[in-house]
Amino acid sequence: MKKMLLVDGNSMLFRAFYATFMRPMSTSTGIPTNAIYGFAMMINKAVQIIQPDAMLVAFDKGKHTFRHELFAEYKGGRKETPEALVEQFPIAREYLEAAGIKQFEMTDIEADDIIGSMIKKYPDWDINVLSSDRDMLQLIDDTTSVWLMKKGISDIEEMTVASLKEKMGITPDQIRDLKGLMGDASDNIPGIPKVGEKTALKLLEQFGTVENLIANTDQLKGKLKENVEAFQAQALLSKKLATIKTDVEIPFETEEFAFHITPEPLRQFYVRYEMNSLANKLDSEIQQQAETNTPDIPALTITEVQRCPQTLMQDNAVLVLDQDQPSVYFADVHGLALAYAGQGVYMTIENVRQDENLLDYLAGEKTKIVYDVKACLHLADRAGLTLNGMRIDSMIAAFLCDSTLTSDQKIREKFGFNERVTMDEVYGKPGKMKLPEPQLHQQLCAQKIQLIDKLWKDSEPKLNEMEMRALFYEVEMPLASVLYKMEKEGIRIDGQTLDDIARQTQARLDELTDAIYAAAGETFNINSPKQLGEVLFDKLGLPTSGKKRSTSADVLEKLLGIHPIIADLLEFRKYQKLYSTYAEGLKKYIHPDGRIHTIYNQCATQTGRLSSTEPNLQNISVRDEQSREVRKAFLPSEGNVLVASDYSQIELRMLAHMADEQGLLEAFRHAVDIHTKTASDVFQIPLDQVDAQHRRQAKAVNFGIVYGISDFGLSQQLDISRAQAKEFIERYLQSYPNISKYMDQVIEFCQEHGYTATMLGRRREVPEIHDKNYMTREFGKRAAMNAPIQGSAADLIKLAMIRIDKALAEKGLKSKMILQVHDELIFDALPTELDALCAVIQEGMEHAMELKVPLVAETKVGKTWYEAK
DNA sequence: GAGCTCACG
DNA sequence: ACGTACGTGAGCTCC
Repeated sequence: MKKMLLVDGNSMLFRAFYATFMRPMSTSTGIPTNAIYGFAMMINKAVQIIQPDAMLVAFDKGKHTFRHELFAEYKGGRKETPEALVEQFPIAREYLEAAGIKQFEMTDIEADDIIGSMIKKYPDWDINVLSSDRDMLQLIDDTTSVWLMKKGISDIEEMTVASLKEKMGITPDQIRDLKGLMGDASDNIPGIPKVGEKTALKLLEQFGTVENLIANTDQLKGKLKENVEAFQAQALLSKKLATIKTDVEIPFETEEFAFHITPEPLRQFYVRYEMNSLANKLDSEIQQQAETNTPDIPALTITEVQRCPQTLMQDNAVLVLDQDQPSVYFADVHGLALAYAGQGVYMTIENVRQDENLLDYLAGEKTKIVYDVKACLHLADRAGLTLNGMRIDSMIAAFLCDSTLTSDQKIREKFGFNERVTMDEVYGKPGKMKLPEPQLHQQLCAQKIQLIDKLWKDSEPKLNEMEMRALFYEVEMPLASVLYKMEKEGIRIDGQTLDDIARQTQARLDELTDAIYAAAGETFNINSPKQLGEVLFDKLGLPTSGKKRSTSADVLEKLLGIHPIIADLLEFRKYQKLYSTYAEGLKKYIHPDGRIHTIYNQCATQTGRLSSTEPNLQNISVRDEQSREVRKAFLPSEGNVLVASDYSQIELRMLAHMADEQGLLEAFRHAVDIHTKTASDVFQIPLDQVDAQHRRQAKAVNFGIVYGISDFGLSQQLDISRAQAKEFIERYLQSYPNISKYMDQVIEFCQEHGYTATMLGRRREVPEIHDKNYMTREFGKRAAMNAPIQGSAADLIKLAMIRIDKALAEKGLKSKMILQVHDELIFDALPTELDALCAVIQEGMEHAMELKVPLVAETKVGKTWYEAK
């Protein structure tokens, strides 16, 4: 359905004027512009949310015969329009003219009547009315919603039949009755004296309409009865006056108000009236638009051939595999495309297998340029092809140059790359596959080639300029191959153990459900935070902490002693998670080989860490004793053992090194427990007198430092006052002055350059640091403090992984590295190789970088992941 | 599809 | 006056 945006011009201008009243704005020549500014902000917001196909702004015209002014005696109540606003009316017209937005007025007709009639005229449109006048709510129906201004100048709220019912308990029709009873001072509608909104709503709930109320005044009593009876005629007339007309002849058609913003005249308007922030915002929108609308590179045509021409088998040719569904573990490869210097071919997989020269080229050392090398390797494996020379992954390159490019979607957006053909169109959706349309899969490949080409042309020079060549060629690309091997190897899973956990967990959940229903006195969906909130805070009357009706574990924990339902809820939550995410959830991912093959995403995080999906094996329970049992389902291959090795305090070591903080460096060199050391320094007590409580608090401070400290965050974490948290932080920064200096330096650098960098030169963009909003800016600072620490630790373990992979190959060990969990590596190990393997791991992890602190990796061995932790 | 909640480092 | 600890992914509810 097409969307129409109808704006009540007068009401919005009034609202804009008063909303910006405290912040007077004017041009250097003294023309007031605050209302225009607010008006433009509101319209921008509405356009952005609604994205209308057609738009019209209606204004009132004709001063003396508005229907509400038939009540001459109330006319005095109508306030004079302030002069500063009057001046801005013509400017608002100018603004709309410049923006290319249609405006309309009719002699002696009010804006709301125009809007009402528009709705009647276009029943097939999805109509959105923007107003600050609640009168308009009477226009709501199945295809019409009214967007009301909330507080501020760009906060709007959609009102529909349902939300009106929910908020006020009435139908759109009853808005007129409401006004009839309570009146509307701003519109000179008197209503019934002493009847305000509350009384009016109550009366409507009981009687439905003004007419019905008047017919049943015998059910009322006291003053209210007197007033209703005395002013019944006035109530009826008021209702009539509050009724918006829908029968005004609209003398134009939709083509005339189709919505196309005209950016250039609008920009000139903003400049003329010195509204710089709006001008800048528009500029960036225009630029963004230009980027997304960049005409696609002329379609590359690739021809299908039976044998690949030798001219294409070059260094730096672009290679695309034609897969029929997104999952690299289940997709079939139907063919491949190869392109070089503007020439491209497509070959079916059968023809590829016949072409000895091509097979040699694919398995050879000439460099290929691809998108998502890990996926290519999996696909090639499934197709029985050997690939080598996979040295350039354009996705990774683009991501290194711009850390915000964490999805295919974002890459395509940035590079203005609109898909002409999608995988779904060619092959159908997984589970509902179809035979590929002839020709279409060639287009699909051609399109991928063009994207790859564009990405690499853009990224290659940037990698040089940004000094990330080594990070790309020597870390990320080799790592991709290592990750591919880990994914392919996977980890063996004992489905029986998962079944057992599921069964036991289910039984406990049933018991807890009964107990919770009993305590609540009703059945409800415990998994619904909304319903749970109603039970806890409304029905049981438990106190809410702060303003929010949050039901999260930390809030519930504070209520533990107050009501027995809380303990059951916390336990329910725990087992619900264990059941659905881990026991049942993981089972879905066991492949026919009895193993789980996660996928590591190398381009998912802002800091340079990996992420793990389908399933996420980086968040398997460990902290809770019962939930930790899932780890018993993670097994080594038959006859093997699992080896897990994790870095000790890696982020704090990295921080001590980067900040060159002697106090911390010394502690690490002497293997002093770092949280105890911090407690001793912060609380100024000797090392041997630090108790568990001090250590716990110091540990939280250390975490805080790594996360980009804030007194609020720390106070929240430790459940102490903000003042006290602040004191802890100050003491910490005094004790470790170089940490303080380092943090300042990182923030300063980020403010100047807009990004931070890790030990290996990996960048994180932090645009928030320049945001005008205080909160956002503070977030930018914390992110800037954290990114080099978290990111450098990620750099370190990546180096370790590459080193270990290489050493395993060189030493001819058959044990495999299979998982990475940020500061931990897990191996599927032959018992006979244990000593050699542990030596390789220790050397690889502890000497991946040489820092001012020793790096320590602790290794454990077990028959399951549970035992090896 | 967004928001809440919770699992991990 | 504002309302926050950093980085992820998945399952659930509800619009």
